[in-house]
Amino acid sequence: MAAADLTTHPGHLARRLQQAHYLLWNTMVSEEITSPQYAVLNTLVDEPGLDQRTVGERVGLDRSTIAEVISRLCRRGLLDKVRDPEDGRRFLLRLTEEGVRTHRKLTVRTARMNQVFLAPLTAEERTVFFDLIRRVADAAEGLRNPGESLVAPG
Amino acid sequence: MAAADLTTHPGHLARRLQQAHYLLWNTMVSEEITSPQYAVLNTLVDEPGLDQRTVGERVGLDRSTIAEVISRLCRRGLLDKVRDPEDGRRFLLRLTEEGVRTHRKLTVRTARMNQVFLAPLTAEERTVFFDLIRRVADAAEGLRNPGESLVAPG
DNA sequence: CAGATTTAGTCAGGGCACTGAGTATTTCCG
DNA sequence: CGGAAATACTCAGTGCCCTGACTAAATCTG
Repeated sequence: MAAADLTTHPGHLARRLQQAHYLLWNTMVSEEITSPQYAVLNTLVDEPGLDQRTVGERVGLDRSTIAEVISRLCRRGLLDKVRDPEDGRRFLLRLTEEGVRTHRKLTVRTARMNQVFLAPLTAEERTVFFDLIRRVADAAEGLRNPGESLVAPG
Repeated sequence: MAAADLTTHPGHLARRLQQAHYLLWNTMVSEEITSPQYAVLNTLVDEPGLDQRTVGERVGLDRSTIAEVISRLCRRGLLDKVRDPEDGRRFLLRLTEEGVRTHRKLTVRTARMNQVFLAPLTAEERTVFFDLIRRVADAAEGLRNPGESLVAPG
């Protein structure tokens, strides 16, 4: 059997896209704070006091990964983690002063980086780009939680 | 500063897209062989006898990562790795019988998976989807190798 | 109220992805 | 020919990402 053409394989393209982004992030945004870490900071700026699981849900990380990311952010002093007095299973998360400052700084740099990253596309193409990726990703995620937004069966 | 809207951040979308793909791959293609591993098999079907570095270049993996992936494929008996008699630095890579069989099997399943993954898009949208991602990824990779396809400076 | 179930988080294990440092081999050039 | 530079690969270290098995706490139900 002949080899497949990977340039028409969405998985391969997605991986290449993510790697390209990773490298640009490293040079233009931060070598310390990663993109997923920034996503967590960004979520907690908007909604302080969320628990781990919910933050993971917001940024799209599973329980194990979000635990690692949060532990790194705590170690760096960007995040505080305290037991929820009303539910002993949960930890409540909140940015420190330093965490807020870091988020502010990275938000500016990230905007600059996105300009460079998306430079090959026109404004209309960018809209389409976001729309297509979002639709594919949403649909695939939907396959994992069957019946989530459906009426009860039977 | 207000939180940024991550749904317009290409890096965040790329990560979500890749994760969605990862999960679908696991359920529809293989729990043993990963997508990057398949990409390596696919490359060697077409060009047997390539060395590690070149395979890495073809599929978009750096020297360290490709070494790990290849070592796993060897361990599974899908790949043979022998010193190049003409250049003692290189290893020549070649699929085993089993490797060819595995590639054949996964090619069929991957095609099925891609259909499901891309189901939310029309045929024209898929073309645009590939084109936009490829252009962004290519441009970002180009930023790393400045002057690669340029005339010699000054 | 007690036991079953659900939920939040941890831990071990496997794989992907990068950098920086180091080894061995080849090549280039004086 | 012999030393410098380039090349192929390895290794250690960090971080992301998932699953499956586990613990502890809350909730649901008889």
